[in-house]
Amino acid sequence: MRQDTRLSRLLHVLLHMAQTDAPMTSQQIADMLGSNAVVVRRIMAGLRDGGYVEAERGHGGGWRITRGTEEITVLDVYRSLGSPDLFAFGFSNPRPSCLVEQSVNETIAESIDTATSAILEKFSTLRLSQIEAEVRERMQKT
Amino acid sequence: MRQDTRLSRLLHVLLHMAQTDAPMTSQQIADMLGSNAVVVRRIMAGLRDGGYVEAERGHGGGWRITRGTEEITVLDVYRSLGSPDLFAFGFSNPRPSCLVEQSVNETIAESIDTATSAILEKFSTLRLSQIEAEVRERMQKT
DNA sequence: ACATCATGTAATGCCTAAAGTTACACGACC
DNA sequence: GGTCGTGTAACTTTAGGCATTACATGATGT
Repeated sequence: MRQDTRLSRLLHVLLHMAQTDAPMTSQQIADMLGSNAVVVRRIMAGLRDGGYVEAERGHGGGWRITRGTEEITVLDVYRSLGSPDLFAFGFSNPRPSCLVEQSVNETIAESIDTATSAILEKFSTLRLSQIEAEVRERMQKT
Repeated sequence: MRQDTRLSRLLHVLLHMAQTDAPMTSQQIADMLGSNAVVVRRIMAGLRDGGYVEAERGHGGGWRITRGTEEITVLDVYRSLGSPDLFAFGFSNPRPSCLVEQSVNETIAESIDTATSAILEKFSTLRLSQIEAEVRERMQKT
């Protein structure tokens, strides 16, 4: 399977929205991402429901970020996507009768749980403002 | 995408093979996994090439483990699958011109790299014998 | 009013990789 | 030589992200 790129796309979009007061249309965002306006609306829906962005219709409408970049963590964005699976691997049978398979499952589950906790912990400390700061550094190097 | 269950399946199979001297046929393994003999041969190919198992043809043939369970780590098994992607998420554009996207990519990549190192490190310390020991504990509880 | 612009959403098809299936070649043992 | 097993290639199925089309809804401008 291909990889899920929604998280990085949302972060990308949010940071651009934070750089301007004017609302951005789904089409503008789609052009930015090399994607499609409908896809944009789909992945933005969770952010809207979470109150991180607002969408206005009609002339001059579009998407606007409603919080400061220091108020939004990567975890917030991840959750607004519905907390999709982080890992590409797992076990097939969730409740096996075979004892061996049970142990294997537990071993795998432990590794996944530990890694998941670590990543989500990291996501919870990562704020959009930090990525913003890194962008500024990157601009100075140019 | 659905999840990749090959790693847990291989571990399951290897532990069963370690419990008997008689070779196991692909069909027997497939029945055990609720899968297909051809699929079994496919996922076992890497283990065979890595020298962890041997396959014999004809009457009385089948698969046999060629190493002790304390000599095989989960990392060995993972590698014999060709080290498939561990994570279900990533970024779409590997070399974006947009500075914001570059920073987002780096942020995501850092998280993935850190977590990957941690998991592979964990895999390298996990030996089949340890899972075996846990199976024995599980049997006593029954 | 009404045309235009924008979001909201359903429905459909595309793409990719694991998994399942079919078919057949090769080799070993009875 | 028949049977049992692995080794592979080729095709189908499946699931989810992604792209596209179509249409409804609402807000703005003339």
